[in-house]
Amino acid sequence: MTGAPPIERTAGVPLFSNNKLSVLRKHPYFADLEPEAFDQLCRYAKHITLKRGTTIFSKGDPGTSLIAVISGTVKISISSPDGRNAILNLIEAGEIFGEIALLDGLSRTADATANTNCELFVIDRREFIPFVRSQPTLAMKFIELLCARLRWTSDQVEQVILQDLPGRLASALLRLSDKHKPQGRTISITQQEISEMVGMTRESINKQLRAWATRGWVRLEHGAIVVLKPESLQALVDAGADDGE
Amino acid sequence: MTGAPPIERTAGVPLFSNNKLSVLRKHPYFADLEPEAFDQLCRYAKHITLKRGTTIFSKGDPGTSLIAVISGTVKISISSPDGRNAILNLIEAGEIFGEIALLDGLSRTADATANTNCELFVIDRREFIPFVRSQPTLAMKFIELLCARLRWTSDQVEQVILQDLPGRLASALLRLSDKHKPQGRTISITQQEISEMVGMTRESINKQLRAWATRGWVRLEHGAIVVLKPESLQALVDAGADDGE
DNA sequence: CAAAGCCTGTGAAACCATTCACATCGGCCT
DNA sequence: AGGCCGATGTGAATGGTTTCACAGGCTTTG
Repeated sequence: MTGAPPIERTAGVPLFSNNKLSVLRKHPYFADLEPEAFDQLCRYAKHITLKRGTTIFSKGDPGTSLIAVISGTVKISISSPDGRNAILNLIEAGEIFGEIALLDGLSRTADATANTNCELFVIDRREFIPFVRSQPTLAMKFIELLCARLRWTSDQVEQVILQDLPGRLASALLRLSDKHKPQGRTISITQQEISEMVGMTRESINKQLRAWATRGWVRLEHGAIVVLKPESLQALVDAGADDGE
Repeated sequence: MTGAPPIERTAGVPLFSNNKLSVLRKHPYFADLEPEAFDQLCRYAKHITLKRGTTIFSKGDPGTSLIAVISGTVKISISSPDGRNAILNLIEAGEIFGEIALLDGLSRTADATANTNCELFVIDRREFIPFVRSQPTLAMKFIELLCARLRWTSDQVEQVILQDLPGRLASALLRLSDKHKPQGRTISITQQEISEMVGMTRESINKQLRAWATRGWVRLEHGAIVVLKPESLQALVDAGADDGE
């Protein structure tokens, strides 16, 4: 079932157009869309490639497009005037983003930047909205997508407000390892990035991870974290504020 | 334009069914729905009344219904095993809630309780989903609703991660006074409730509010807060971490 | 109208995460 | 290989929040 070729993180693999589409086609959001509807959707799309670090859009911009990731990773983040910044989500190959501003026509709610070199499909609002109206199935798909996003975001609020550092970090690791399940339990992410996802400093994160590493709950690699005992982390989250001692 | 009769907080006013419907009818989500579609929607609804404090549903419950508030206020919250709890939203007359579990068929993402005595309309999923599919306009309305919720929730994440106590409190006050705009700048809420919305202790909130009160930015009443200088609060939020001194 | 109960107000001590200041390690580029 | 830069690892001091312990105040209820 997991026969899809692995997409490399630095995504330099040249693919033919059909293969590109297949990345999207396999994703749940589009999988059970009628073939002709999917083709029509693709006809609207522009294909672009970006270097790591490029800004895709910024918070406050008028949002006029939906973007699908063909390869690479896109970082959705926000930043405060005093320099702190927070990662809200990491979008990977096969996923889409920018749907909020696309659907309600208002401004972007966050910044999007290429976290690695990326290939993207961009679909314009003007062509897309009438299309959604004519395709009830697609509208329902977007409703599901929005619901999933809301669950993700609500979860984030819940963790940030209710849990202390260990709890937040544990649940972030669990959510990430869940998302990367096919790749095993190795999460490719820097401690800096995790700290920005969880809203705490890199140093604090490092100390907690190290404490867990000596207990054998995780293994730390360069630019990656391997979750060895998800049950222990889960227990910590369920138990509420407590560092699992 | 604001000719709607004010709904009392403790909502004991008996209303005829037509008036009840008009509360919903006037709300943006239903305002430009065709009359017959709206009537059909109402035919599915069950009318119930609840005493303050009653649980409407709990996190994890199977979610099989959409709920509209006719009068009163409903609290959407979550709680951690160690007793802390967080208020995600307060739903007021004319608004609806419970739409996530309704639309995706999964479990409730939070608890809902009657924050005051309430009158509610409950619409069951079994009857509702086919109805949405047949009404593209309604589907688009729900997409807008979900987008609005996402913006609200993302905003919350942003505030909680990026801002310190004064910043968070200021932006919470601004968001609330925005929502209550027609009632002037008086926000009917206890300090306990606000503290649970921003995720800090009541004591800390009280001290900050008091500091602002002596500066003339807000006025504190029993069970309410009046925002006197929204510009000052806004400036504080924009400036980033700083207590506005 | 008096008691009970929630809401507000406030200070002192304890605690946890941040800040700051380095040291080390690994990769990547030339 | 050498050098550079980003990622990791750690300790001490600082500071903001929580915790805890009360005291009034306003409202509701019997």
